[in-house]
Amino acid sequence: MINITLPDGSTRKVESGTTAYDVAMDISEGLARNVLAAEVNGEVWDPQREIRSDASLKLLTWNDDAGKSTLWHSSAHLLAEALESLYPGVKFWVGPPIEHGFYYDVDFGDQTFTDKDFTAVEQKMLELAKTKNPFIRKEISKAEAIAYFTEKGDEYKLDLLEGLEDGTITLYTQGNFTDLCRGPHMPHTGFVKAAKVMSIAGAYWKGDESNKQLTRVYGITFPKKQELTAYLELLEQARARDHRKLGKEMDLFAFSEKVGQGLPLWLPKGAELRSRLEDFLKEAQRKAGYQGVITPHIGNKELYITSGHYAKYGADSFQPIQTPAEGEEYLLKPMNCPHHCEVYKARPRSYRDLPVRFAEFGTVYRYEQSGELHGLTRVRGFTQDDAHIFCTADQVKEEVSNVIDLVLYIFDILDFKDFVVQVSLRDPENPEKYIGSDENWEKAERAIQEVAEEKGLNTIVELGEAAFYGPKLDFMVRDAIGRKWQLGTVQIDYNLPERFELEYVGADNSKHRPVMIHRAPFGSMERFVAILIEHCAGKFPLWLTPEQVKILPISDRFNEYAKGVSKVLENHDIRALVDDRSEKVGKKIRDAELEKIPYMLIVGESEAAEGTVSVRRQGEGDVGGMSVEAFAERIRSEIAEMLKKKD
RNA sequence: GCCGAUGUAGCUCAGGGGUAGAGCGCAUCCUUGGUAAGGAUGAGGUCACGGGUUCAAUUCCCGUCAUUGGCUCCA
Repeated sequence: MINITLPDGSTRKVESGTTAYDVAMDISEGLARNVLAAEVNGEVWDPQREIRSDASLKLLTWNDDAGKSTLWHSSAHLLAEALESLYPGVKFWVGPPIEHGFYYDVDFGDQTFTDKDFTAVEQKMLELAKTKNPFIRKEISKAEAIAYFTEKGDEYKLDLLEGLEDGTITLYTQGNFTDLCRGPHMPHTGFVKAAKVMSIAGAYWKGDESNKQLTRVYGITFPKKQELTAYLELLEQARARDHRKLGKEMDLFAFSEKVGQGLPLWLPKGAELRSRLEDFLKEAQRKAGYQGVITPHIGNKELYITSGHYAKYGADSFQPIQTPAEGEEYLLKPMNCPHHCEVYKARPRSYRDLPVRFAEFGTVYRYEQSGELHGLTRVRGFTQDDAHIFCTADQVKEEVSNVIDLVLYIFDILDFKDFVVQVSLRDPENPEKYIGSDENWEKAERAIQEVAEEKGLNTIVELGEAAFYGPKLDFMVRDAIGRKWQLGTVQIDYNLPERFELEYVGADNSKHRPVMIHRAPFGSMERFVAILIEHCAGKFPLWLTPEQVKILPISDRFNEYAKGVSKVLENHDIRALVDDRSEKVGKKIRDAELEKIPYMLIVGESEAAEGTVSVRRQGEGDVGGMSVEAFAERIRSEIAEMLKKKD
């Protein structure tokens, strides 16, 4: 007999060889029907696998993340089975569960697979699901596995086998499909009640650009039909928030083929919004002791040879601009740091001057791969809310800490709650990708991790994500459809100060090297605005939105009064427009609502007589009448409240 | 950059080997109205661009450009 401990702390004595499914059956048949997997001593197992020693046991269903993953992992096998039956001879690489669903990397050989074939695959999957074929686990020796896949002619699985140790190899079979897999899997295919092939994409074998591309088939499945419907609706709603769609609808920005790929044009409303954000940050930075600087958009090629950027990125950048002078070359600036190093060098610095913080909304140009361009989130010309802090080694931690506070302050004001702080360190396997001494790298990596810890940030550590000159601390935020983007960033750099031979005179009257901190709380104006649009679905906070108020006269007779109201509001720095079209007020309201304008003021006979306005809040409806002055005060205090927060 | 998809009016989209259509928007006129769509009339398109096939191409084929889902990349 063995002891099974359940999550509630209760213990059951059962025969050795009992399965998680048996335990579930013992509790209730209904539960057993829903068990997809089981956590046995912290490891996720097939519910059918026999337990042979004392164990803690947690039964996993669709409501557990691990349960979902199990269903999706098993669904990947189901997809493979469907594909193999519809496209005999296809070969499979790997098919893991992902955040929403799963994929399988497939080599279709000479056969073609397009989005028109999705439905047939979905039907086949459901047909196979209905058979309720069990997933059968089999432990086999490496030699047997090699023999099996050699006979099948599946070089991809053979490649996988090379990396596996004898004694740890398992096969899973459901119906006619057998896969090399460590599992776990759900009991049988019947758990899948709804299946959807979402998309296909090319994916390099083993993620290496020099390898051939396989076809990655993305899918998702659910244990209930209506969950698929709900999921698709959710996706639809997410797409409605897409900044590319809203940016066009709301006249915020545009692109032009003639201007060029990835070069955004800010339209008047977008420019208004952006400059308000810039003013907001400028004010916060002024309080935090930053000084503004302005540097040119180009720099001599030598500048980037000194910085090391030319060697690292020169070939993949916008190519140098020639001048009439023989051999003279300039680069569009791809970053502001080298210019700021030269700002630092413009005069000798004393330790008494440090830290110095040079801030600039610096527009930079990077020749991003064409396939990478994406709305405003990844572009070729963008403006960083950049600053470089030059300080002594002793000041690094405090400066980094202050930068983090600044980022958190901005996120707080804009109500960004769902973010992850990524600590980006070197890839220990590829030291040649980085410049600078190990000693400096270690110092910088330690400092960044210590500050993150002291701040109690919710961090994840990523190896290999560091900049080539130093480690980073990145604030990652998701867009409407769940893709992660880096916004704010703080980077510690011991290398550029070396390369530019930056110095300050210490208290000891000898020369020392400062440390440089790169930082951008928004990251770039383009990406930040994109995420902001998706975050608020286009309903910008009152203080930011390009048009705060729309005045809607009941009829043409009140247009003059409406204009008067608009003048008064203008004097209070409130952005108001009059809708003087010959439309009914219902129509004007509808249009203003759809334009997401926070306040509508309806004015007619009684308002004109009393000098009042009827106030309507976007999304909420009528809030009653008040004097124009009282309304202006309401706006003023609402904005003050928003900007107060942690100030 | 790579694999796939897409490109028709300002926007969202339908159509299809015989040179185009809807809704919204826009313009003009009528209507002057009280909290989410009043009515009429009208203007708008080298069907992304270049080449090929054909008596005839917006439609079929090829190429380019752009957008897009991924992969790779991201100072």
